[in-house]
Amino acid sequence: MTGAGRYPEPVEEIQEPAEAEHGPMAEWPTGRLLSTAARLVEHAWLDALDERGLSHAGLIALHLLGEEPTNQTDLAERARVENQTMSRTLDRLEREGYLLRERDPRDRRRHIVTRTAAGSAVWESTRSLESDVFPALTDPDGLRHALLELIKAGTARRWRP
Amino acid sequence: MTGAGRYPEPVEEIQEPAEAEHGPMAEWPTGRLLSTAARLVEHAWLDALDERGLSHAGLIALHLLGEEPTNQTDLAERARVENQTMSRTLDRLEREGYLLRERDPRDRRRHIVTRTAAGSAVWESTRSLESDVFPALTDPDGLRHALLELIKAGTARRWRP
DNA sequence: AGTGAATAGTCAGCCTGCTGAGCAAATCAT
DNA sequence: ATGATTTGCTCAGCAGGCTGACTATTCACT
Repeated sequence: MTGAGRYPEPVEEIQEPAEAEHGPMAEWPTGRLLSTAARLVEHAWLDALDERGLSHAGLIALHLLGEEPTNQTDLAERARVENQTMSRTLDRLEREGYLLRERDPRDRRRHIVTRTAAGSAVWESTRSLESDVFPALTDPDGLRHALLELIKAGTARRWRP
Repeated sequence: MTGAGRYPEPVEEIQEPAEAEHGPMAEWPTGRLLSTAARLVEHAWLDALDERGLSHAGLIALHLLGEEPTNQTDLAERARVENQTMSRTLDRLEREGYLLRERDPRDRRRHIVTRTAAGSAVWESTRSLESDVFPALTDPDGLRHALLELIKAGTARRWRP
């Protein structure tokens, strides 16, 4: 019975119990599971987004930008990425016409980032995607809570005040 | 060009209003939280690993390799990455002296990958790190269960048999 | 003032994901 | 047996993380 198939069955719905059903991954350290799950979920996002000329990173930036123009370092901090990374993400969004960058006249080191109408439109158009993209879980709120705990711990480690 | 900046509505509405403790992230979609948490946890791993000349990806490969030599495609499948990605990860591990690749005489398309003594040693030396690196949570098993559900769903989507 | 430190962004370069292409070996079909 | 397909792996090139190094401003302090 154990022989051939490494994984249980073609999966149409997801509510199986039993860790044994999950194959050898059930013994992976949690950090491994976390990275792997994140990557797989991102694939689903990318599939849904790339016809819109957006990436997951770009979507996060548009989300954080919201209605209120801000500068890049602020966006980077809120996204928990380095500002070099945010800078390049914004390059691409700008190239796609989803935002504008202009120097802040009050502090000429800063770039003020503003969503264009196209940027707001594409962001709105993704609002409904979450439910298509993210699998149904038995305890979604428990997951969210655990992730927030992890982010809090990781942020404290990395951006120690 | 602003074309009457009409912005539909405030963005903040996802069923749960609680979680005020965690700041604005409490309203992020779960996929965003997942990627962010994964990245932050990986930083912690990297800090612990790079003095050993290992990366997180390399560690996963050594883990999956175990005592039993296999070929690259098998490793890639078990890690849920493309084989091009695994190929490069193995390049680096080979360069560091943690594994060997030799052609399989029975099927000369394949490369048989074997952990060296150094590879086994470094892998053993990381076994104790998990607890240092991964933050304590209120419900670690709940998290693991949710991640396994996600991986199962994502795998079914992507590597549908 | 003027010097020196801190801040905002960029550039370069590395790693790890991905896709698309391409080669060589093995397997399948005719 | 030959040709076509599949399989295993690599190369090239992009995105998105990171670090380190550099410029240009601004701030802070004597």
